[in-house]
Amino acid sequence: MPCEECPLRAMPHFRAFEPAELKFVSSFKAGELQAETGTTLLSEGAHSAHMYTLLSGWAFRYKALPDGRRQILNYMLPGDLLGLQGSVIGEMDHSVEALSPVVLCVFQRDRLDELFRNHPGLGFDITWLASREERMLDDHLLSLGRRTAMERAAYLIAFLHQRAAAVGLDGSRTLHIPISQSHVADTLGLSIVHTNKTLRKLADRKLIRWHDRACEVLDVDGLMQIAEWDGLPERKRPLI
Amino acid sequence: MPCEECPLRAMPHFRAFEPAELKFVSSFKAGELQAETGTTLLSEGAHSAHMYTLLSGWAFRYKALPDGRRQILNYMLPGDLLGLQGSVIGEMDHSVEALSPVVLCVFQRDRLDELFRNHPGLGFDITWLASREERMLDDHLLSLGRRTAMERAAYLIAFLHQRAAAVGLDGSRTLHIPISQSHVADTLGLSIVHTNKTLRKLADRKLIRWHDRACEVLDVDGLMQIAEWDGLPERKRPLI
DNA sequence: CACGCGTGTTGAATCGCTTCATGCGCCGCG
DNA sequence: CGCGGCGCATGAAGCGATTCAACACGCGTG
Repeated sequence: MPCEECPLRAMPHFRAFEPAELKFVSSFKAGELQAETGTTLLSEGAHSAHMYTLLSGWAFRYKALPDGRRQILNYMLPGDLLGLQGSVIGEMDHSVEALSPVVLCVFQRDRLDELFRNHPGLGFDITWLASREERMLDDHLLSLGRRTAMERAAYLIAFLHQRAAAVGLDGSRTLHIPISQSHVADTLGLSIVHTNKTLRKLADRKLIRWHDRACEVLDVDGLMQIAEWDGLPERKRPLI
Repeated sequence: MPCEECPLRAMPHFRAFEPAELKFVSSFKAGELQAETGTTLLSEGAHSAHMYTLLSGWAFRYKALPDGRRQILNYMLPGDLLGLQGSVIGEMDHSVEALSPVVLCVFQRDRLDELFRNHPGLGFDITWLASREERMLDDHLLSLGRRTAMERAAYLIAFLHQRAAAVGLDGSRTLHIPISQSHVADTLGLSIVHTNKTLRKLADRKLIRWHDRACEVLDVDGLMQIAEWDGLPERKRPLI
């Protein structure tokens, strides 16, 4: 599918591109790739020749300690760039896994120079996206370091809700986030048992409902209030 | 001081610039700024017209919850960019404070476009630096989420040691990191009391020695071993 | 069809970390 | 000069999170 007809681009959440930029991005695109839930899309230590934009579905990136302890760093939703670190610095220092069936847009890393050279606006956009990621990580750090288990859980779900809503995933009925409780545990830095008990409390308060490998969000405002979180100031963002 | 004579630039840690790039950076520089320990260099919520490169000294950036709980996100050392987020996205979402007397190189944010337009290599460098920051935050998240108090403390000190060594701060004798134990507590997400007891254990094992507002690093390898941390793969990096 | 496996659930014991409290030395300042 | 504040130190009590141990359910598979 050509970029000009990309359904994401039509969404109000993404900023419009100059025709020349759009044309370049379209030529920059080397193909599409589909993957099932659970597929490892990028691996720590790899020198991938590609970077990707997530077209549909959910993914997450994570790191692990030598002894196996795993930490989920962030989640990716449609429009997000995957593997930029690998392209810019040379080697991935985290892995990426699909949380749902995904479709990816494939770019060749060796044409990144060309992008910066001929389309400075797009170069700036990539920096913008990197800064946005940094901002999310800042929020996550604040959460892990200074929030209680309950606040962390509330923050995480409100955060994922907001990001999903921004790309129209909260469609007809309430949003279902495709994660298991062990994903939540590995994101919040908690044990699975305690994560379970904490989510139970949120469910008892009718803020969420838990399904098999899915979290249904019932009351975002309630969650944001518990977490003392205002949400990301989501203005228009670029889409490469 | 003109960039051409910048003592940082002479260090092997930073990559050499093209003459044209260097000339631009020199013109990009709007002045220098000095500040004392404890000065707030940038504030959350501000729309600063500037961004900075740290020329000498130490600083840290942090976020706080409405009720006052504070989380230190990362530390800045000579060569690091401050306030890029504000320049790219428009508003700072964290604050920056000086840990020691600092000297800053001041840049005007409104000339950032020009940088991307006329010097794509520098634009790429800024993205590179943003990716490097992201990578450090990934490591911190792993630490906060999945390491014990002892491992976290060991990681933090080894991390700061490595970064300081990269810019030649481990000079003649052993390195002294200018932080207090409450900085450590706010970085590791621990209480001050428990931070104190943990640092005590590291000191008992002769890995560090604690002074007033300073940590002397005695055995980096021992610290890295405790943290199961391999260090950042520090190749040459750009300096804007 | 029985079995293993992933996912969610729950109780009980234990431990790591927090909170409360107190004390010391040092420094700047009214 | 005495006082308050900051940084470091330490003991004791309490709680929040982990670990251990089971169990239920659905699903794919040998």
